[in-house]
Amino acid sequence: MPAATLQSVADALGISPMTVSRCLNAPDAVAPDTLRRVMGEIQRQDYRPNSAARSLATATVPAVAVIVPSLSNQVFADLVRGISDRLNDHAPIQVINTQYNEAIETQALERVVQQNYRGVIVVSQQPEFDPAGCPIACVAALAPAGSGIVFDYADAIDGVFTHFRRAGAKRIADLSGGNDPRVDARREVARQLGSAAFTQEAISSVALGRRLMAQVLEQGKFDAVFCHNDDLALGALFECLARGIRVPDQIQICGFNDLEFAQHCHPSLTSVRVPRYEMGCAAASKLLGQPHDETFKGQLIRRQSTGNV
Amino acid sequence: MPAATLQSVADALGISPMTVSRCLNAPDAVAPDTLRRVMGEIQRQDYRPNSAARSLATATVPAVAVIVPSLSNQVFADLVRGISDRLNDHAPIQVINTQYNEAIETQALERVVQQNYRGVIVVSQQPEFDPAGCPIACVAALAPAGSGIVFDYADAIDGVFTHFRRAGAKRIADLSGGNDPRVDARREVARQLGSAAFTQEAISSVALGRRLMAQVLEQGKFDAVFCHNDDLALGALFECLARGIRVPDQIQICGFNDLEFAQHCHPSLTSVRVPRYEMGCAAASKLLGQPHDETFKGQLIRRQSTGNV
DNA sequence: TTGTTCGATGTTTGCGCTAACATTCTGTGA
DNA sequence: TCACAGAATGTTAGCGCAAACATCGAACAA
Repeated sequence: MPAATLQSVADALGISPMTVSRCLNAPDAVAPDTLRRVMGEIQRQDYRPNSAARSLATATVPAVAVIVPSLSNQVFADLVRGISDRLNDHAPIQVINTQYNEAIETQALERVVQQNYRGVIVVSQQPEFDPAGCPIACVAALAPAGSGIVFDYADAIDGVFTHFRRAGAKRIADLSGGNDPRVDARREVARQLGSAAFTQEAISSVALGRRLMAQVLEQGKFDAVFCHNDDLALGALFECLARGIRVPDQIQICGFNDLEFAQHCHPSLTSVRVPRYEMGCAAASKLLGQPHDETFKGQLIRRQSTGNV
Repeated sequence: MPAATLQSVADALGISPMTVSRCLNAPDAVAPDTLRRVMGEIQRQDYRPNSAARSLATATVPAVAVIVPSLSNQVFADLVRGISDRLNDHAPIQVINTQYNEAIETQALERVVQQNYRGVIVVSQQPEFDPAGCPIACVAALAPAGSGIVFDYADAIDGVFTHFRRAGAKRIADLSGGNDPRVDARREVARQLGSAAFTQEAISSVALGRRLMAQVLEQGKFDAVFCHNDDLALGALFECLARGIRVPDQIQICGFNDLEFAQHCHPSLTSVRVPRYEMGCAAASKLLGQPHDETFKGQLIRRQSTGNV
């Protein structure tokens, strides 16, 4: 048995396919009685709209595209969750993973805009163009305020360093991984605040955190370490544990993102909470018609690893 | 300027759209000279096939659907990565996240099959039906061998318990979270091997690991703890650190999945390595025409938390 | 009553592409 | 020379749906 179509539903009721189509897309324009009968027949035949045909006819894709650099990163997973929750029944979501590849990102963005998706959310810097007709929301750290859903990274780092210094730290190391331009910009912010950079081109991981922390400890002259994310911080913490270095007495550690494990480490890990979920919601809201940009701040969560309980 | 179409490309060269279509779908059937000219014009107009129209005409979706319960879980992220790498240029992937909801899973599966996707990979138990015409690959733990890409969970747990006992453990606790039927089956396996279950309906997390471990320690009579995943194990480990309980001297801990951080904990965490990436590759291979099912074994990685270095 | 309005439904057409078949044009063997 | 194979290309039709316009009839005001 071939799949049900508008035509087959219409035939069964002796009406025109257009009326059936209207029942789905503009139920208010159909007589209540007709609507009831059509809906019943739709159920009976288990009719499901053919999305390819609909897209072709309307030159539109009824989904919101979400372009992210990675999915195995909790940060992006949370963003997507926020978007998904906020969009809920308004639109299905299509997630596109660029694997941190700018070419893929550009291409995906062009494709999505050209195909008239209902909207796009790009987790990245503001792209060059403002595509007419396709609402776009960007989520970024370190972008000028007012250019999308922005996280105020500079303010967050500043808070961390102030906190370090207030607790007596003089020499601060800055641990990071990766070599994409976004990360470079962040490193630069930390450098200007007077930290010494320890970095490798490898992707951030617990292992990298251990390696970099080992370097820091061997130089022996630092009393605080800022890690660009919590994986690095966890590695740094374990490196200290393994060497018998007391945290925070001998050295303070602060992570970034406040992932789930941070509060359960021992000593618990100071970190910066980023409202990822909320930023996802905000991006989705922007598409849903409240086109206000927004700047989010981080919240420093003080825990044992920086001596504050 | 409207987007380029087969027609616009054909017009520019004074040929028929069908020839242009053939250049893309069956280049061998086109004269080399024509092919060159067409490809040139396609570039010039920046023509991109309209996938909705193609899907409508062929009653087919040229992608492989991947249905997973969650994306924020490293386990599934790795599976998807394996699938993605193996499929590479053969087919684009569409990831569908069911959020552990069986109804969503069933519905997604039906939709995908009905729309003639090039293939489906379901990370779940074997579904009831074997959809004619749509190649399907299942990835599951604890399914009968020969029913897809299967992980031999029972064998893996057995290895853990044998290892515990050989190291002198007598009383073993079994920590788990969640209440979905898959997890129940796993708990049952552990129970039959003589462990005492500690569980809560919450999702597995570091926090839950700490709570459950606290219960274990308060009972005071266990000398080994098996955790159904590494997040729980990390929580358990930190709970011991916080209470000054020595691992593995006073109690052994073993995790599951061998996530990145396991080897970098202090003490390092014994865990079971699951060939997630390889299982993803295998599932993709199955769709690519080598329809052999496969059973994968776990590998016990012995580390400090169970006293073996 | 008549003309007008408006709500409900029908008809036509085309979105961009490809399957299936038709046509044209070469070169080949007898 | 002619018939024929087969390669290259063209033509026709239709996938399922919705935009735009057309039609019909009922309700209403004058």
